[in-house]
Order: sequence, then C-alpha cells, then structure tokens
Amino acid sequence: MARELAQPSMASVAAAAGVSPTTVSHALSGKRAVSAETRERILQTIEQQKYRPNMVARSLRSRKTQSIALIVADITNPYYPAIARAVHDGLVEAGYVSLIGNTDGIGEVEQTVLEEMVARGVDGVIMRPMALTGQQVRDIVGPVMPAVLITDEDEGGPVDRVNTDDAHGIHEAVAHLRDIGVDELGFIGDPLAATSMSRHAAFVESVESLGLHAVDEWFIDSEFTRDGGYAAAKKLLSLERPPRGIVCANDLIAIGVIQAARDLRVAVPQRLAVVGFDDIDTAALMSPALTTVLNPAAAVGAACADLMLRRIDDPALPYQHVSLPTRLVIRESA
Amino acid sequence: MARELAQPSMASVAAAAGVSPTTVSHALSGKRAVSAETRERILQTIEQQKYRPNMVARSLRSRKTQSIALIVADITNPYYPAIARAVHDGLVEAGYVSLIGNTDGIGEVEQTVLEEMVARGVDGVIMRPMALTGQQVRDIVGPVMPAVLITDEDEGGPVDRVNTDDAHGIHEAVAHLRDIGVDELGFIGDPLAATSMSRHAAFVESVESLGLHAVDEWFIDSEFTRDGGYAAAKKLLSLERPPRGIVCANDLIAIGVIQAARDLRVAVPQRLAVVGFDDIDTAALMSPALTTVLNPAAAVGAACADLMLRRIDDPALPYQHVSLPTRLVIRESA
DNA sequence: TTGTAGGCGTTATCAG
DNA sequence: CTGATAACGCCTACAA
Repeated sequence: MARELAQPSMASVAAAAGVSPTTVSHALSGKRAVSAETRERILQTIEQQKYRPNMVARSLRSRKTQSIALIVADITNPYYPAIARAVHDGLVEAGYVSLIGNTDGIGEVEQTVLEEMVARGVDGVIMRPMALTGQQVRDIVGPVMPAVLITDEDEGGPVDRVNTDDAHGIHEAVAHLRDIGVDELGFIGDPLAATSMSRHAAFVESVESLGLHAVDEWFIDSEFTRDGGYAAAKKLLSLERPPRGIVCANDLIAIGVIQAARDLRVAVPQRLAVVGFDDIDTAALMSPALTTVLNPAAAVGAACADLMLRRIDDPALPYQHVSLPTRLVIRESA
Repeated sequence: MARELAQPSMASVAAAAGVSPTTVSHALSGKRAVSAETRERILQTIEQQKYRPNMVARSLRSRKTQSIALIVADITNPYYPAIARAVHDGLVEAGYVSLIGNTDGIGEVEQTVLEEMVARGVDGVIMRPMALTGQQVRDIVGPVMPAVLITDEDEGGPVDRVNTDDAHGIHEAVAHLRDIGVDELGFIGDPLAATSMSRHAAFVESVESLGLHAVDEWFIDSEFTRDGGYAAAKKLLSLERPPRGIVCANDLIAIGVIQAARDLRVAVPQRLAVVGFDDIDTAALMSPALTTVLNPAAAVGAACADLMLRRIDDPALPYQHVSLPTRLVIRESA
C-alpha cells in the first residue's frame, strides 16, 4: 500500500510511472515531445495519485507567481468591489489570482502593503493610490515590475495608468448646478487623498470659469465615508452663511450629507443641492435619488486588467495610458 | 561597483557581510543566538542592499505561504465586501494575505477555484459554499488544510463553521408579516444555493407553524441579484392570485422586487409587503426603506478569521462552530 | 524520445 | 557562536 501522507510530487509520479521527473514535467507542459503511450501512463498515474503541481516550487524556479496585487483604500466602499470583480475576471482566464490589500488611504500603509506584495513576488500591482505618486510606487516596486495605477496624476511617472475624466464630470455637475440657479457652492473631500484633490481642483476651475461663488470656508475635510460626510455637512450647514449647493468627492460623502440635511431639516434639493461622485448602486435607489457623476468602475477594472496583461506580455512597451469618460447623472438631489 | 540587476539574496548579503547564509538567516529569524556585532553588520548590509527575504523560497521550505483563500459567490454583492474586509483585518496582523475567488455560486467553479487555491499552497480556506457540502470541501482540500465554512448545513462535515441564525430572522419576518395582516406569502430565492434553501426551509416552517398560506406557485427561482429579483417579481405579480407578501433570500432580490412592483404600479407595502435579507447599506436608504433581516457580515468575517487563526495555531482542535444572531429590522416595505 | 544534473532562495540538521 | 550541507518541488540546459 502506498502511503498518502505526503503530497504527491513529480518525483513520486515519475517513480510510479517508471519514467524520469523530466518526462513528467514535459508531459505536463508539452514543451518537448513525449510518446503517446508514455504520456498516457503518466496521466493515469497523476490521476491515481491525485497529483497537482506545486505552484510554489514552480514559482521559485520561474520567478513568476501568477498573482497580482490589487491595492485599494477600502473594499467596503461600494466603488471598489466593481473594480475588484472586473480585475478578477480579466485576470482569471489568464491564470492569475488577485491579492487584495486595503490601505484606508493612509500613505504609510500604502507603502507597507506595496512592499509586502513585492516581497510575496506578485507579478504586478494594480493600485489606486491616495498618497503615493507614480514615481514613489515605481521606486518601491523596483524598475521592472508591472504597475498599473488608477490615478489622475498628470504625469503619472513611470507606470501604466488608467484614469477617468473626472474634471469633465465635475464640470458638468457645476454647470448643472448653475443651470438650476445654485451659484454658491461648497466642496467636501479629503485633502489627503489624491482622487479627492483632483476633483476639487476641477471644481474650483469650473466654479471660476462659470463665474460662480466658492469661498474657502465652504471647502470641508472629510474621509470618503458616510460618517465623514455627515460630520462635514453638519459643520457646513452650521455656518452663518452656508452654500446653496455641495459637490462631494464621492457618493458615500454625499449620502452622509443628505442624512445630515434631513436631521437638520434642510430640504434637499430646495435649500441644499447635493451632487455625489461614482454613481454607486445606492445612488439611484435612495430618496432623494442622488444626482452624481457616473464613474465607470467595471470598465476601469477591465482596463487595468487589460493593461496589466499587455505589459506582462511585452515589458518593453512604452507606458500606456487609458482614459475613460464620466458623465453627470441627474436625479433628485440637485 | 556592485551590480544591482539581480535581486539581493541571503547569499549576497552573507558574502558582503563576511558570514555564512545560515547566520544571516538566524540573524533575521532570531532562532539562534548571533553575536551583537555580527548581527549589526548583517543588518547594515541588508539595509545597503535593500534586501528583502524571498517569500516564495521561504514558502517552499516551510510549506507555508501565509495566505488564505476567501471564496465567495460574487464580491460585487454588497454583503461580501463587509466579510472580506473583516477577514482581511483579522488576518493581516497575523501576517496573512487573502486571495479572493469569485464563483458566482456555480458548483463546478467552486470546485475549480478550490483546487486552484490548494495548488497555490494557501494555508487555509474560508468559503461560503453555495453548492458544495462541507464533506466535499474537505475531500477537495485534503485532510489537513484548515477550512472555515460560512454555512447553515446542520452537520457541516469535517470543517470549522460559522453560521448565522437565519431561521430565527426569517421567523421574525414571517411573524411580523402576520402581525400586519399579511397572511399569503411567497418566497423568492435560488434553489441551487444552499444559503437560499435553508432560508426557504425556515420560511416554510414559519408559515406552517403560524398557520399562514404559501402555495408552491409562490416560490419563484431567482439568482441573488437585482435583475433576478425583478424578473421573479414580474412572474409572481402576473399570477392570477399573487401573494400579499414576499420574503426574499437576500436584499438584492428584494430591491429588484420593489422595482418591479413600482413598474407594475403595485403599492409597497399596501398591496405587496416585501422583506429582504442581509441589511446591506442600501436597505436603510432606499425608498421605501427595506424591512429586512440583519445579517452581521462584519462579525461573520471576524469570526471566520478568528477560527482560522485558532485552527492554524492548533490543528488538533475539535471542529469549531460559531453561531451569530440575526434579527428583523422593520422599516417601510413591510 | 528520454534521462542526468544543477539551481531557484530559504531553512533545518549536523558539526565544529 | 558559526558554518557546511542538504532538501523543499520544479524546470531546463546538456547529454545520450
């Protein structure tokens, strides 16, 4: 009786099939011819022993782990699962698996997680950085590792990039606010998050180019969460002269703002117009339904996977850049 | 000038520090004494070369990858990210990373993904199976791999289990429906998903014990998605004699049902009472706000991580079972 | 068509 | 306190 305690290995299969490990390897990889009968015998033995190649050993040899890191702020933010799923689906057929890291948008954590992933030998990194720049990411992952960033950085550094045209969406939002007669505008976002700041910059630009009003007082800090938005809105609405409309760096913040407005008995959109960003599922379902900028998360994820596969396929490619459109979805809150 | 093309290894550090690789290893692991000055020299060299231990090689030796698989139906279902984050947080401080697999609840895919994860040498599997039984999972992962299942299986087989007391929540829901005078009840769920079927069983039991009515016609198939719920509700509501209330296997289905009711101009809750399951964020925000059974996803995830760590720590432990409570949250839809 | 030998980077065993 | 050696399981020249 054969002992089944140890995992079967190529050696054990080879022994049982009366061939060398080399032949087993080639029977599996097809990288060199193996006679039909030998192959058959090997495959049967594999079946019998329930042999599965050890990916760790394979990785040590090949220096490839068939895994990529997906690093986001918080998978709990409804914007990210859509990205994660699209990345997963794009990669899985190519035999890759994704390791997910959550950083909560904290710069140090972003660095630590990145280093950890590199040490684990991932074949590439897909990341939405909040604090790190493209150059910093490159410095951490080394000169050769494929890195795809979801970022609005203008230059972006020596990495592949996917971005959404947030400025366009924000501009549509501000123009819409003006169209409905709302010309005093605040912004709620996270000054430490790159995503937020690029949206804020677009906001400022739009407000100025359209001749609307926004004072410093109306720019309030908030994390990308409902609670953050709630607290920020309370501050904003307790101002002597609050704005008539608020653009939020994401939908979660906007939802918090609307809750705060309700608690403070401030009518939305009559006394306060609210615009979000992302168009998560809840936006369309809540009441008042959220007017927001549609962020094509699934397309972003798919583009990331695509760029990653391309770069793995040809490391010499010049750095790629994919830009996806956004657009305002007008509902009830503004 | 030293060439920096190749990744530094223990050997390169050892050479530069004038010691053997063995000593470098021990300086790092602390598994045997190293003189203070030698250690100092080694650490400096590590600093200089920016050496990071190769986890793949370490894994090959130690047969541990410090990674665990988290296998769910669809990370895009808002119920799962909460689990994923809690698992992540529970595991990350112990130095583990999670590999996420999506199966869409398809039995074959569940098996394939599981095998893939085993081949990758994960140190354990956390899974919410839809088709596979605990025994089947055990057969696939082998006799020793830690496996924590989120399941309602009564026996559960040779695995650790976390379950929520779904029957209690469903019973509360049915009792509530009766209390508000709704006594003809339908159920929408996925006959192929274990989760759904255990909720359905509880539903049937509650309906009977409370003397209400539910006919076979009122049990409609649906995937765990909004679209599925929408289609199922259209079928149900086009029946000659539709039920007065619907219990849904999850919130996504319930949201679809409410949309269908709106399109069909069936008033919720007046003409159709709707109860969901999970209490995802949207439930409280939508209109009408969804009456639903609260499923403590974060607690479930935390419990999974905890059981996993315990089992890794002591493989000889008897199989564990953690049960978490659910409760009905009454809002507007029923 | 098949086999032998060496090495990927780490750690455990055995010596000194 | 430190080193040499072997081994984890696989892949791939090089040989036959």
